[in-house]
Amino acid sequence: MLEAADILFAQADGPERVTMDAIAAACSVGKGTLFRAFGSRAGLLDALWATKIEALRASVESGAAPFRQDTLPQQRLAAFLDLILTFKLDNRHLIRALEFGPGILQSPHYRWMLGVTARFIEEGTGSPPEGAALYNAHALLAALHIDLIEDMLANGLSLDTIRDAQTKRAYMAMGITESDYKTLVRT
Amino acid sequence: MLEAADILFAQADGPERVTMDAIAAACSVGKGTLFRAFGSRAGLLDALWATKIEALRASVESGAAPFRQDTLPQQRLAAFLDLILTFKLDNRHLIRALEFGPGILQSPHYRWMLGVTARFIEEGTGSPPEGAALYNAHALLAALHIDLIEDMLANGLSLDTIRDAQTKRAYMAMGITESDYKTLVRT
DNA sequence: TGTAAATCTGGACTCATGGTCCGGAAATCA
DNA sequence: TGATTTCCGGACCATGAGTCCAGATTTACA
Repeated sequence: MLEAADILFAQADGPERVTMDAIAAACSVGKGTLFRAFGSRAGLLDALWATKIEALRASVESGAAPFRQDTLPQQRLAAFLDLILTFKLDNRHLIRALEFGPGILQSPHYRWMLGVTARFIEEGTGSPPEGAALYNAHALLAALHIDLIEDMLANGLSLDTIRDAQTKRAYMAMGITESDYKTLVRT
Repeated sequence: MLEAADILFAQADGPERVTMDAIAAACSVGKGTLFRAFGSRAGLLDALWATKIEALRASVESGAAPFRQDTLPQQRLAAFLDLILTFKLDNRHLIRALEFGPGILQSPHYRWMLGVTARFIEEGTGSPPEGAALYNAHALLAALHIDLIEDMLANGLSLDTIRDAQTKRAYMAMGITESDYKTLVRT
């Protein structure tokens, strides 16, 4: 059921174009069933998001690959943001539908991202001034709005440019200086 | 006409609640007239935005007060972001309506903010790597999403904390180090 | 296995809202 | 005053989220 919705979102040229009727039809199921299963459009989007993000979440929380405890928090944060960027681009229509609607900020998934980001920042800066880690986490994630990313891509910024700038910002948010940054990136 | 709409937005508890019918009724005018004047809901919001932002724009472009040419670009940027923050909070419902809809990024007003921000950054960093100024400008503005700001306020961050963190971020985006920042802020 | 009760299902229906359209009012002109 | 043009209001339309109920299906039990 979610699969059908997923396919529709992937194929549609805009998330508004994917109506609940269309999803119901694609599952060969009545609209009532759809609503009974997910409560609302937002509920369905959320459920879809949950299945999509599960792998990302698992990989981060496994503590493997770039998220090992002995990796610098700066590098873990950079890797995390990069992963989110890729994830959003891979699911751009779904993400756009989510980010257009109200209340994403309250969603557990966003809250999770926020928590992970803030924790990395705290870890990397010792004990930052009250609230600074949270603010910086919010700010870093805000720069990942799919609309923003696509606008930048459409206006000539390459994905690599965005990636690099984002990574640099992540380091800066953790008080790394320009010169230290350059040596770090080289590793 | 815009005035009536403005009042409605200010009073309403959410921008979705302000319908075109309501606005038309408040102006004691037919819906047709409303649509003839503004083309669409987005057009009306845009027009309203334009009148609201005019003062801000004038003050920035006048080059007076904190925007004098002999002020550090860093400080001008910080002042600019602060002004936007205040502006958004003063017109939160209108801004929310705008930021919910698609295409704000394409709006001339946003484009103007983006341009001003990017110019300050370029000025303050010499010639940053290709695209970095634009990215950083986008990123700084993204942290000003009204939803984000209100969420932070609702979650215990004080306006001052946000202000300070934002100012610091602005400086950081221009390659100012932590220690230089501390001396600068004191002035 | 037959039947009654409980549960589930599909899609017709309601409702809200942005946007269109046309009959007639007002203004302009002769 | 009468003809012509312009403009206006609000009835009307289209769309899409969410509701609801008649009937199908499953379960419960004798």
